[in-house]
Amino acid sequence: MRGTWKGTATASVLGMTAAPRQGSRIQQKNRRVILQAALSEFSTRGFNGTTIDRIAETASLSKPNVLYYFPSKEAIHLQLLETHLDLWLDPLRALSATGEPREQIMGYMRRKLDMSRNYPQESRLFANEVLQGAPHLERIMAGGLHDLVAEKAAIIADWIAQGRIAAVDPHHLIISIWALTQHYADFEVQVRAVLGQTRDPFAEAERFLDHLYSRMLAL
Amino acid sequence: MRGTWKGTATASVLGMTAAPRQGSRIQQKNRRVILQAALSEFSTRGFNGTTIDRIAETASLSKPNVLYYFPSKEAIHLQLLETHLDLWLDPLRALSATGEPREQIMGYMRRKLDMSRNYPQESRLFANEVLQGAPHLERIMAGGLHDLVAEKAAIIADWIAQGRIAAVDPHHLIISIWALTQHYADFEVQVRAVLGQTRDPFAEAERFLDHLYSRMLAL
DNA sequence: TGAATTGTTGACCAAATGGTCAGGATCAGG
DNA sequence: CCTGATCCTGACCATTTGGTCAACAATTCA
Repeated sequence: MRGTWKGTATASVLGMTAAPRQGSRIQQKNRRVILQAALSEFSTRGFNGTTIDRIAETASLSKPNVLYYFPSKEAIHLQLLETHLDLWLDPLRALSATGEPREQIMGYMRRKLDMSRNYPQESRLFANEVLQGAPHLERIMAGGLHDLVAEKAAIIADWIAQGRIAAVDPHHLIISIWALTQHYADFEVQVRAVLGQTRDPFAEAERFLDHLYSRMLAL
Repeated sequence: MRGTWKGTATASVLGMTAAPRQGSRIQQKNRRVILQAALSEFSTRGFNGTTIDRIAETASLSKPNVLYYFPSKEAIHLQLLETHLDLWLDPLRALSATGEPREQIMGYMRRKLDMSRNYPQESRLFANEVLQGAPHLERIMAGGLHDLVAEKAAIIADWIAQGRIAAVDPHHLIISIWALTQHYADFEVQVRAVLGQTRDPFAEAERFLDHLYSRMLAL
């Protein structure tokens, strides 16, 4: 009984088809509620700042009940990282070699900005993780991420070679999109403190980044 | 005895002249060693992930001895934030209304990038803090930071009004410099994973960002 | 309906951790 | 070299926290 589905926790590692959410109605609901509560906690307090008690309270469950569905705090954390990793990388995957280069790159930027706007908790979850040396993501990052970025960087390099966009380092171009878009989610309190309460950071960011990348990529 | 210099911990809050490092030789040395060790720990493990025991070990002191020099873990953390806040804001303070606009802005960007290169631990210390809602920096940020940025943004707005640089939102321009430069320190593991082991992130970043801001600010 | 499976929890435990304290070591100045 | 102030530490304490377990409740299904 204990740890029965420990296996499924590591099922949908990357592009794998998510295991068919097995389990009873009640099981599905509680697992979902726990993950939702845990995401909220982990994203604002980090792994070490989060207690199972708080997750349980936020999820309106008892602590032992939380541990009935997940074998450990770390398992919940890992599950969250794995579940959202695809969501996190999809915008880049969608960058296609066919299609207008500037449209593709600016589209990627906009998708990433939308992610920051609509999923700030997920962004902070990863930010916390990477900030502390990515203890859990190391394997995934060293493998999949590097290759994915290399693949897309090659596409951009082609565009440059064909004289379709300005010559910039493709890797740093991608990194700059991460930095500029995720910053608005990860450091939202700072951004809001600087902009004041009446301004809309994301709406303004979109215009600003549009301008920025238009300028940078223009020939 | 206990907590004798608790007062000095909040002495150099912002632009104040640092209190004349009072204390015996041995006192100065141990305080410095403790802060150095604590910075190393806090920056990579965050506040909650850091234990006084580890700080003590890293500093080659006993735990009670650490608590002899600082009243609590939080006091060490606060002291670090306060001590480095000026260092953190100085690059922006140096942005001057007199002087060539593009030089000033690009100079600011380069100073920030140098900070990320030379003081990555300090960068991560603040990143951890801001990521989690800046529980300690709130007062300082809401006050000093907002005003400082507003002041510099006004300078940039003037330059734009005078047609000396391209029209971009000054606040977001400053935020973009934070995002792009700090990203290389805060998410260094990710950047290195993506770029591979043989490349030099900061050297490349400098050229990339030079290009980026040259392009964006050009008329 | 009743047995088997699944879901839930109060009570508990061991380890980690922030912090205290009394007393001993060390050092500076007279 | 004596004394008071400074410096240091082993032992200890209370709380927090991740995790366990036996037993009880609910649900499913034959």
